[in-house]
Amino acid sequence: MSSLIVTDSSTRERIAAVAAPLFADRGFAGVSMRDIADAVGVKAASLYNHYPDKDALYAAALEQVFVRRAALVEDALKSTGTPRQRLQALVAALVQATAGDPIAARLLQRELLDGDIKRFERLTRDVFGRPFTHMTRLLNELAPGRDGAQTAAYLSSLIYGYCVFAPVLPVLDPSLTADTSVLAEDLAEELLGRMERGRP
Amino acid sequence: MSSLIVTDSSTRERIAAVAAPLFADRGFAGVSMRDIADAVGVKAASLYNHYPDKDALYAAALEQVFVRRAALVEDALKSTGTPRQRLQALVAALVQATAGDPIAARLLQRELLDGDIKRFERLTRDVFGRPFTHMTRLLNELAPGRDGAQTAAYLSSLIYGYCVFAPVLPVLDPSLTADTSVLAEDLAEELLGRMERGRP
DNA sequence: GTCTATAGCCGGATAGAC
DNA sequence: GTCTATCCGGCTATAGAC
Repeated sequence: MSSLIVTDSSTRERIAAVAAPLFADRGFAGVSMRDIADAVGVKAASLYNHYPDKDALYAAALEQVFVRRAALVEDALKSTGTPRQRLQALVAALVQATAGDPIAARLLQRELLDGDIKRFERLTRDVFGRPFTHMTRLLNELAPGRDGAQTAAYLSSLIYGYCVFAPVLPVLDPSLTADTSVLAEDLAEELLGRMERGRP
Repeated sequence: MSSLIVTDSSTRERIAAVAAPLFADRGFAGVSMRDIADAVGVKAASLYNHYPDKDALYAAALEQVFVRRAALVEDALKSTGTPRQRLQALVAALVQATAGDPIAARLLQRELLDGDIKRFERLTRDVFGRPFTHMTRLLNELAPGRDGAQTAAYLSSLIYGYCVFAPVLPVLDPSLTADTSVLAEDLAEELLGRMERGRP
């Protein structure tokens, strides 16, 4: 897997990078400016030389994480091959971007709960819109008789929900694991196989 | 739908009932004891006559909401008919308990993010364990060649994920609605129909 | 651009009258 | 069991020296 690491030369970027996992873990209200400053290695007052207030710092951390996530998924949109192969690549990328980046996943969960509508709509359009419409198009190619957008909604919901639930599955049934690697394979085999048989 | 309303005669229960939607909306850290007291119509200090501290009040609110939710789903476990009909009833009840009770859904989301492991494992076993094993058993009856527990995990994840995503779907594609009523029907038609055809 | 110091506010929790 | 009054700590944000 290719990981595009932006050199965080400037202090401003480093602050956001350090703050992101803290916000992901404990939420906006659960992280103080002192906490962030301690993690960065400066005093709290210094943060205000880079961000006007805590909200702006949080927004920057969010932006940084989701731009990174979007770049990961964007690679999968360029994949070639049959529609089925391209859909598989997209699903695998989405699983990886969700299960393999817990910081992004937790920040998304928190935004779904607490984000104001304006910021969230922007996030939805800029970060999740492209892969979603791409998936819709591929599904429409694979199964023209089916509502691609609705199926994409189910598929995305399943990926998201499963990644959120995965850690607690072993508690529900000892035969289940928190592993999400089965997800992409199962989805490819079951759902996509079903698509190709072309039943409406 | 039958709604079992417990007469909240005692002040203690009323406090938890009033606090639950506040915690659901703004989270534990986002709600102060003064906020709750205002909503109840007493002074903050009075709350401490009923609960030793804020954590205990939160736990009581959580308990009340999830016991109510569990009772709703428990009814569906008593349904009779073919395995397919019983699974349909269970799925419909889970959708209703998630989409139709946003307070419980949001509190669950928050527990998945912030709940300490001990409390969450208890919640999982006491509230979600029974419907889950019930679903697993029904799926094993319907499709013996398939891993019932794993399928139940996918099914539960899809229901949860879709209910969480539903409000933002219209932003992703204008043809989609925030309505979750299609979910139970689609699941019944697609997934269960597929089960019965008995492909492993 | 970082520091120390501090203002100003709001939070959980307690004491004690009624 | 509810009230008023209050303690004490942590929070965001600012002022001003270096």
